[in-house]
Amino acid sequence: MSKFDSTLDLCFSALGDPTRRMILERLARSEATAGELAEPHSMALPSFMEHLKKLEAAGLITSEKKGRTRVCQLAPDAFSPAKNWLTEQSVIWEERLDQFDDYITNLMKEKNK
Amino acid sequence: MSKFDSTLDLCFSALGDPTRRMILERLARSEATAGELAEPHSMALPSFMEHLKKLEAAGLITSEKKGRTRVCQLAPDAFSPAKNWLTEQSVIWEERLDQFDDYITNLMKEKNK
DNA sequence: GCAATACTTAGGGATTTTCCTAAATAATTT
DNA sequence: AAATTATTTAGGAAAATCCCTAAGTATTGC
Repeated sequence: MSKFDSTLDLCFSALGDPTRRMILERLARSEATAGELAEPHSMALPSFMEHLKKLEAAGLITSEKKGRTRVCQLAPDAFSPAKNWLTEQSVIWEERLDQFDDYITNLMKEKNK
Repeated sequence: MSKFDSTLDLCFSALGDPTRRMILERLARSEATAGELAEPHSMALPSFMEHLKKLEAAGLITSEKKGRTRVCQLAPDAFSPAKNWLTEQSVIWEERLDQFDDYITNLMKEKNK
């Protein structure tokens, strides 16, 4: 992805990978070091660390170096941007109340024929 | 992505692109043809149609050929899988009640030092 | 100090993604 | 029937993604 991605781009893209969702599911339970997080994934460490980087770039996790370990946590309100966007769209969709807008739209289309 | 992606993989990945989110935002308001949807995007039609394909593969929209047009709609419950996953994680996170789990985890780690 | 541990950096390869142009097809409209 | 409209198919280039190995660097335990 390009250098000019919005939070939502980064956030949703990060969530689109199963390895990264597993990491988040793990971190929802408690903080953990990079090594602990990597364990269940049969993947070379450098590859795995890239996933952590993407999660952090998306604002989904934070991490801090403690001694030789890197401790990761779920970011506070990590999921808010994504949830808010989804909720907004759902609300707009539901406000259409039985496709009333479509009814009007179609009516007007018929008129212009 | 591979041929064996889960709904969540496809769904979140589809949402990770601004063009595709714009399409969904448009469709939350009313159904539209491929051409109508493409208009605001300065992009060759074949490129644009690929975005529609991804949204449909992710179960976010449905489409139907009507005459020479392809009419697209938001899929019913399009956002449920994504919203559900996000909500589940938020719940688990919030259940930790002021980092109580972390407190225990850290206590045990200290013990094992 | 020396070895072990926990990453981190560097570089590279296969696949996927995101865009393009050109040409084909299918359904109106004239 | 011929032209126009609305895609659709085919093929391809550039960049991003996701994985790897090999070789650092920094911290900790002996």
